[in-house]
Amino acid sequence: MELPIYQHIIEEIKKKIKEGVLKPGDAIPSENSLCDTYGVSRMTVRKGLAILVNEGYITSIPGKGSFVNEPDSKKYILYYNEMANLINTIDTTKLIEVKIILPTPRLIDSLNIPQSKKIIMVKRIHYSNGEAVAYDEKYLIYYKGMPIVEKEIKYSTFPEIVSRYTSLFAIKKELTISAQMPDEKISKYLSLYNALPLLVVEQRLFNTQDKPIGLGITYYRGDSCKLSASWPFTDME
Amino acid sequence: MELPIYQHIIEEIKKKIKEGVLKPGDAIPSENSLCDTYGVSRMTVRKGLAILVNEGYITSIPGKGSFVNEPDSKKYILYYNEMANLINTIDTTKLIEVKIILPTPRLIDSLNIPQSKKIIMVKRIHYSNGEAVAYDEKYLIYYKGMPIVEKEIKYSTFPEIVSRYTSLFAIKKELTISAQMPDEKISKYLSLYNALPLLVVEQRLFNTQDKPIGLGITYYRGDSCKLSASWPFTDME
DNA sequence: CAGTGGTCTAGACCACGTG
DNA sequence: ACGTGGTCTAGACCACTGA
Repeated sequence: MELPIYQHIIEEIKKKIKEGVLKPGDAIPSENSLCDTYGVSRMTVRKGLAILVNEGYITSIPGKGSFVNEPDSKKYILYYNEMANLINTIDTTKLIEVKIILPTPRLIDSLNIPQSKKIIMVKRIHYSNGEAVAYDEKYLIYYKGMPIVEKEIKYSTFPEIVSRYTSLFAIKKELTISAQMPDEKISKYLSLYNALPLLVVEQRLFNTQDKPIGLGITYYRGDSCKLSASWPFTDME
Repeated sequence: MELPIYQHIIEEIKKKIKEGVLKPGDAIPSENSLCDTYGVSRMTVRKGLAILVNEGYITSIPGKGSFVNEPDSKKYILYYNEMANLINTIDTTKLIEVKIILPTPRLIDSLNIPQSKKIIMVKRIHYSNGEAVAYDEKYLIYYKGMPIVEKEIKYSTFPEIVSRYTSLFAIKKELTISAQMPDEKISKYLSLYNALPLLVVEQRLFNTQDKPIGLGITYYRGDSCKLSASWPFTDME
């Protein structure tokens, strides 16, 4: 064992939790008693506990102690990349339209903007092995000096487009995933002739003040898109 | 400012990253120089940097320094609860079938088990406001002594069922999300008479040794289920 | 009051990467 | 050889909790 001491401590506690020796709600030994049992200084113990807190295993309460958490069985990490999913990777993209428009009522509502604000609209069709597999529409609030370079827009994901002029760390993102039937327009774009459902991913971007800055909707052929999510996201050895 | 010093340091660095003063790939000042600029001890600086590392803002490389990360624009946190989503909450559940079966070829493949292994199969229909909105099938590898209590199965999510006999911290989970058309059986269960797509969520559970222990497939009416995901997951002030 | 976790210090030694 | 981050110590003071 040449692991750092704190790793050692972490693993022993994790093991007890996973085996059920320590159950949700149980107190784990106090920092000082852990110092004694491992013969280390308090900062070392605390380093280990901090990581367990961070990974969601325990919670520390000042004045009381540290306790095993109720695991949050509802959280998963989702990998979403507009251009690649479990079934397909998009190899070609056709720009149908890039235009500066005034917002439709839906956009005014959805982006929470005045009617006079200009919007960049982008419509694209994505292909995989020569077949149209997705159609997307993006709406981005226009600001003066915003560079709009067709070549850059064409092959970029929504966050990539936005990152041309803002740090991605300053952006919040929300996805909504649903299943829908295609309307006529989308059926045409994707050459769908029989009943084929769509996997629809709606992507909203916000700035640090929670003001909407963009909306993107991507319509995937149901038979050519699967999304995947997993847990846990830490210790994925 | 009565914030801890390390929080102060964190926020100043975060601010610089969000404003673009520090860009991905840039080095942040060394720990010792941060000690000087803030007039604090090294452990305090390190505490702050550790959090920035943890939140994905920076990466520290021994012998070199700490650097601003390329933000991973593909990760989202997905909240998935079989019983509740953006549109509906399931209020009633009907158990159609609970049975111990031998695995079908698909299950043998999917759960990676011998043909002789017994499987618990559960089929349920979920209702919201009196309407059937989802149908699900669950397959769980049976072990001796596993309690099967109908009442407990009826209203439980898949992870909850499993948590009766294993710590949830010892389980890995994977979701696959897709859009499909219902087959006849599901159309009947959900009383679907016109073309309505399904949002299908496949859930796989694994133990700590990455051996599959369960498979669940939930079929939601497309018009009554939306999933949501977001980023970032930390600092959601 | 004693015990808990939260913050912080001023040192130390190590392994690593670069000149 | 020097600077970097990684680990660790042996103290300290604080605010909080519970008996």
